[in-house]
Amino acid sequence: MANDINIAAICNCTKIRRAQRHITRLYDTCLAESGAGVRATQFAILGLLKREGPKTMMELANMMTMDRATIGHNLRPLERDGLVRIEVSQSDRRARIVSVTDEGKKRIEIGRSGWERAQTEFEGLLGHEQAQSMRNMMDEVIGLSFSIN
Amino acid sequence: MANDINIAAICNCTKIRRAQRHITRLYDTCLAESGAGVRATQFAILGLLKREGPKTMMELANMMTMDRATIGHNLRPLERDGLVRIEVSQSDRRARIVSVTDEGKKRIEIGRSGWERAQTEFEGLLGHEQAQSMRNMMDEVIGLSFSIN
DNA sequence: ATATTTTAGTCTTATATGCCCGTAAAAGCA
DNA sequence: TGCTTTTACGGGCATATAAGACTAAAATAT
Repeated sequence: MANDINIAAICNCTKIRRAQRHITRLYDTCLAESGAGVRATQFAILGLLKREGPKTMMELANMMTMDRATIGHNLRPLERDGLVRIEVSQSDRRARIVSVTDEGKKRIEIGRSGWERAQTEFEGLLGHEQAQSMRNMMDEVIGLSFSIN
Repeated sequence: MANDINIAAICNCTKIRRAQRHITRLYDTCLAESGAGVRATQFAILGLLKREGPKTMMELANMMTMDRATIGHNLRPLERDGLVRIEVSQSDRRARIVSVTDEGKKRIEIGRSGWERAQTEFEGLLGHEQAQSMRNMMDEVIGLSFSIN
């Protein structure tokens, strides 16, 4: 059966997914405690829009390494709660321009303390250099151009 | 505003989530091409059950670094398709014993080629040593005991 | 200028993830 | 023994993720 190899132990996908779940629970918990009312991904999207300015959905999807449909779904609760604004682009009526609202910016500030607590907790346990090393490695992974797709 | 720091660039959670999405797309695509009819997480659960034998949901949740409710949700499609069996434990009627069926084992074999293609593609681009290093780092992350929760 | 192709986003469907609450059973305690 | 607490799951809810089909609009080709 050649089933001696322990796939779970060497599968890069399984490993990173497990680690991602663990980290996300930490950040989501801290963000929830801060009272920002946003999850990790939402916090990331809002922060990106605040820093980089309005972006189309495609641009957001690329910047977040996310499917365009996923961005659309993720934006819906944010739009419903008034944290982002979505408008038809004037220069290309197919595109939608997404921008963070004042309320969205407020939420970022509220959530920042929670994010910092999670970030501090994580790096305190793993070590700053190890964390930096991990982020660099993640950047490399994100940059890989797979032959499929 | 102290908004000069680029949260997206230093947030460990955002980075690992982005990388996870990228990797998962590769593995899911290859698994789909193999015709196994299972996704990355399902493949991991089936493989774990095949290798380690029947497990309770709690055990599965711990081994997968997953919420126990999540395991329950993830098992539903597998049970529906006859890839796993879920029975009440005789020694503890609260617990459910999950085991992989013959059909489930068959799916693993079918999917193995897809998994290997993804694994080869990933490690070919990132490098075997880098991949090993990444998995070790993920193991460290998984092992962290956060003070919250 | 018209026809074709490509691109941006939506809608549907399905899995993935985890919280909270409730139920039932086991474990611990008085 | 009987009461309380803990534990294992299920149900409901909400967000997260992406493939596939579809629509509309822009870009390109003829």
